[in-house]
Amino acid sequence: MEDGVSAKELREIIRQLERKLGILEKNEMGCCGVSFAQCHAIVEIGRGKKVSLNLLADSLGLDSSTMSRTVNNLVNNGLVQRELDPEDRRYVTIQLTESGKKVFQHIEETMNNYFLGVWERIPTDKRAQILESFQILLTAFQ
Amino acid sequence: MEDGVSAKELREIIRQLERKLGILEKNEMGCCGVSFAQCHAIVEIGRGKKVSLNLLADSLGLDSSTMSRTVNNLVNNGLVQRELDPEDRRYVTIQLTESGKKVFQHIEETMNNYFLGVWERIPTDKRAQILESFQILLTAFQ
DNA sequence: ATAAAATAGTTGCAACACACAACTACTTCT
DNA sequence: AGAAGTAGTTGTGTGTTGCAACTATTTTAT
Repeated sequence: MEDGVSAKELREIIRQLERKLGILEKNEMGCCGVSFAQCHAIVEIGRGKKVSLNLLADSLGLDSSTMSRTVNNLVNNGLVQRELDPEDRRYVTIQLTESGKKVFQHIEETMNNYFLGVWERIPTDKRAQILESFQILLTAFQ
Repeated sequence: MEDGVSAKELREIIRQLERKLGILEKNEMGCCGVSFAQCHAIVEIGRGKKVSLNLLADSLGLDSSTMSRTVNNLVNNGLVQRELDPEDRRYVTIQLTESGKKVFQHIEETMNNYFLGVWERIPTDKRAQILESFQILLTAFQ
């Protein structure tokens, strides 16, 4: 049962990573003045430029009602714009306002900086291996 | 700026992993009949056998007030026992009841099984590398 | 063409998760 | 003995979430 032991090791190490990431996100949050869920939504909207509500909900794994409210808060904060799609008026198109874009860029920058720091703390000869390992693991999660 | 590109790659891949893990946890939850926070607490209590509230709160990165309430719910569900420490009566010792232990074992089993499955889907010659990579990354997060 | 089914989104509801601040009850330090 | 410190609980407010019921619109089937 050697495999069982190693699998537990894998579980444990992922658990530790999860915790670190949790702390990271918690710290991240304070900075941009938006809540956790809002922060995620902004990143997702910013990347897609223009998205519908359900697409957004799917990509974040949330119920569309939850998404609707989160977007609503973002609209109230002036970070996001919601418009009816003239093609099919059931849809709304969601996109960042100017101040939304600023927040988005700020998040992106901070995150990229943070990861650059992490990257630089990884020994040079191990870097490629780490990226490869994550790829493999991702597919193993299927 | 090659490093910047790779660091972004790292960020992206971790993001993807986070999402997978999130989905995993969500599925996990339903099974044991306890909430997300409760599930985490049970695992932590089960591992430590006997812990104080603040220790528990620290290990999960939560405020002690939050922890107090979560434990309270677990006590109400009959999964956890709370006793005054006779040595120092400021402390409470928290431990699993018999049914709590059952839930704990069930969670452990399910998780270990899941990770065994993941482990087996990793090519044999890549396994050691993956564990090593995670270790390195963990320290790089510092 | 029109009624029925499907789809996108919103709102009412109820529960959970969480932190800060103020509190009680103990213990330790001086 | 009194002051300071520590463990835990409770009050309060915010944010997150999903389900179910609803409206508005478009597509499909008769």
